[in-house]
Amino acid sequence: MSERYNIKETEKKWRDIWAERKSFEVTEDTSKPKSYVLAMLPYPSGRIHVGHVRNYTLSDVVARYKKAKGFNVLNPMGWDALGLPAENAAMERGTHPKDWTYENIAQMKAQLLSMGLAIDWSREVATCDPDYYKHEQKMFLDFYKKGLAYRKESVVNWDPIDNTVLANEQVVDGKGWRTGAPVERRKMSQWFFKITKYADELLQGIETLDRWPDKVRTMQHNWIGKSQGMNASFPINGTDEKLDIYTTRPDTFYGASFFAMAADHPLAKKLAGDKEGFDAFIQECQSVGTSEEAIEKADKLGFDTGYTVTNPFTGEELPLFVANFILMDYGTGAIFGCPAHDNRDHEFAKKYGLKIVQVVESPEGTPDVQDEPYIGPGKIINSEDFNGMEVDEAKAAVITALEEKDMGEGATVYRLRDWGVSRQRYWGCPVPVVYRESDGACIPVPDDQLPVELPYDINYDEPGNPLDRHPTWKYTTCPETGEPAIRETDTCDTFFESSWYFLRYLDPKNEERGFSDEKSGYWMPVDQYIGGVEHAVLHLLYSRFFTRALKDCGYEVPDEPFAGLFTQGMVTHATFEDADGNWCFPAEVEQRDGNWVKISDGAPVKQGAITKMSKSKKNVVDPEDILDAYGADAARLFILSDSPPERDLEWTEGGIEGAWRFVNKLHRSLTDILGNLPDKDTTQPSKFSENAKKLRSQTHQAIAGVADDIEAFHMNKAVARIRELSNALSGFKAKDEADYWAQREGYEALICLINPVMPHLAEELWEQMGHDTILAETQWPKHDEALLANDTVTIGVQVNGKVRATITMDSDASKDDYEKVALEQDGVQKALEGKSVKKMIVVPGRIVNVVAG
RNA sequence: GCGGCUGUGGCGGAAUGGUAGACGCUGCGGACUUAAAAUCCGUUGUCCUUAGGACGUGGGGGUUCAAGUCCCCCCAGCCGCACCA
Repeated sequence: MSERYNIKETEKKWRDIWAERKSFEVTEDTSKPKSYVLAMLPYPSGRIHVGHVRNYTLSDVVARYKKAKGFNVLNPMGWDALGLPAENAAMERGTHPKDWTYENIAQMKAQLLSMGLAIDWSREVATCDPDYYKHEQKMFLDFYKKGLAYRKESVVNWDPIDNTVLANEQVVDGKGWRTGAPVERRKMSQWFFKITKYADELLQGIETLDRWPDKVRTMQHNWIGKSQGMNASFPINGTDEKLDIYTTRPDTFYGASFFAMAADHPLAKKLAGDKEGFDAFIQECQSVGTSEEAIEKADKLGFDTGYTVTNPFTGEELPLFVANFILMDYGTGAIFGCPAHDNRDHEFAKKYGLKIVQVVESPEGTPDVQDEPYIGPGKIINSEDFNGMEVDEAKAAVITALEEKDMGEGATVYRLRDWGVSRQRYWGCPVPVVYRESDGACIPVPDDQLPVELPYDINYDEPGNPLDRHPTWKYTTCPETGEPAIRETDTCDTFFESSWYFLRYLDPKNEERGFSDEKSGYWMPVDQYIGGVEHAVLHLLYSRFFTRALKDCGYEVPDEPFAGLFTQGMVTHATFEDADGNWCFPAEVEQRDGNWVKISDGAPVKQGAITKMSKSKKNVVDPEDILDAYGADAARLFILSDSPPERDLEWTEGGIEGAWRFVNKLHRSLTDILGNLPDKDTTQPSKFSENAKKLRSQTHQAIAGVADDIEAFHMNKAVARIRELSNALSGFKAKDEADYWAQREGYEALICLINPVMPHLAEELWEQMGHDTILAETQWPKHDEALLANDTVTIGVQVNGKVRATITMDSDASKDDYEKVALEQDGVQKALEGKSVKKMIVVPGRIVNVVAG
């Protein structure tokens, strides 16, 4: 009997050895191909959750595999350490954001270490460290000097609970993404990054990202939202004003029946401000709210200004409305409406009794546009000179016609807005500028005075920004004139830090610059980025903007920071609810006689929906408990088993136990027969039994197959193959020396294959096999092509497409052999009774199909 | 509403157009044990009484010697966007 595998001791032993040997610390090495494997950096909340475990297990498998394949692998880790939760904790518990953050980092790091990750910890960064944000402030100023960062007065989304400004992207259904509070609109002076300058580049760049999920590419594509149309400008009759409109359907001018502008359009108040009912109308527009349902249900509302605009083509005077469905911040904030060919315009026209004139004919007959608008392609009608043209042709012709009259021009509009980065918060990177008191000039803080460091002595006695009401911090002098000046008290959106952290990892100790061109040139781009799909738009788009902006500021970086992206699925768990409707933690319940009950008092609980783990529903498991009870290898194995990584993973107690059993079984099955196996460098026998040949074939198929699976991110299939090989090896009955040799070969391969998944167990078994090398520093086994093919193949024989027999053939059998053997089968003969063979389909190694009738 | 993804046993999931259900979980039977746990062996898509057969990849059509896989139509679920002119 072998000794039971002591998971805890053994796992710790190997982690210590890796750390001592600095197995995962890397430097630039041009003799090897490089591979930059990156997991999205965590926010230091204090405890890792199962989503982290999944994320870092995946990146670790890739990192360890790539290293074994001879790559110089960089796999770093750090902390996205600035942001609101630290301030919320400070307010709730009286701690300091900095202390709270660093304590959390220490705790989480200990948890991550116990996962046994192949991380180069010497490159660890925390974004709240002044040595980190110092370089970020330099970048901010580089952007400022290039015109890529600017200040403007703008209406912002104000979160009344967090007392801060939110980016458009942080507003979900009209509510703050974190607090869920309805967002208010306020006007403030704000800092922006000019991401729109790169709108087209960012859009085109998506095409080159062929190792990104299509889903993410589509989302970014839609987010940028390029549309091509035209701007046109027409006089408003009876005034000196002109109405600027944007349209993507200049081909439908002849079908126009009204003009309309946004409620907050400057001309709206100017032209109609004193009209009766206007104020009430504006109020109604604003009260509709921005929630999903409100928008869905909101009626199209319009207010007739009483003015008209003349249709330049028909000469018709059309009414000018203020309408609630026109957005001020898209295009020009005004449109012309063609009810026959636009859903919204149609609804509006129906409501206000405006005429509906069809100007595009559907190729499949003429639909009745009075009932429903027609949006598709077709030929232009009712449009004089443009009749008979296709839609696209007519668009171009109308643009040309209006350009000739000097009334408009072709225009491209993007949905993407500039990135507002100002936050009225303490725990963020200070914007490194001062405002001179004498003239209000905005003066950048000189490089040699960076970083502008956050003061430690702050308090949360009052709402608002502690920086703003700090007694001394913001009072300074102008670096140019020495006059009194006030510091900017806004700090940056924390997406700023995460937009370049992958560059800081490359050169984390560099005091002069954020990173050197040389290191960036060697390591970039990231070869494999792994993280949650929730960052599909924001973080990934900002990072793509950042590399382009940095490049324009003279840094050496590729346009695209992430060559490969993988987005993992969520981790879900069953929910449990007691009779009183209270949620229960999975650890509080157990199954007795098929029913779920509370462990404490046996009270029945109901198993509910399987949903994403969330604290509110208590359907969470604590990774620390799991790692403690089952060990890192079992946790990693379970995470990778069964579910494909891009799909949701259901965490089950049975599943983790199954993984744990496999870890123990592997250890046991090898240690039980270890004494029988030949020593490690025993020469290969010249002859093998049929059984040994088969085993060797399985071994080499597994070596090749697991590698393919990992490269394709089919981790669940890799695990299945590993289990198959393991089953074959433990079930193998060795009868002679050659058999044992083959069995040893198989086990050695198996150990190498499990290494990316269960590195501690792999090292332990490797050592027990007599090796004095470290598996973390050992190359992936080479498979023998000649052994991949089996000597024989077993295939099905079909009669008219239905399987009637299976036959086993030599793998070099001829088509004639196949036909002959196939027809001899009883099942085939029986199926052929009363029929004659019309045709034989023979695909050697695949199938025989007898066509009979 | 628009766009995308997914649909296979009791469950998670495998299947370059070629033996559907690999691998695992669960269940059932057995061995070991005073007993249990652990472990090991067998079995586990559905239906028909068995030898054996029939049916089976959300539903309906089609292409093909052969369809889970390709094409068309429909249904359901999930995700993203949300009046973007």
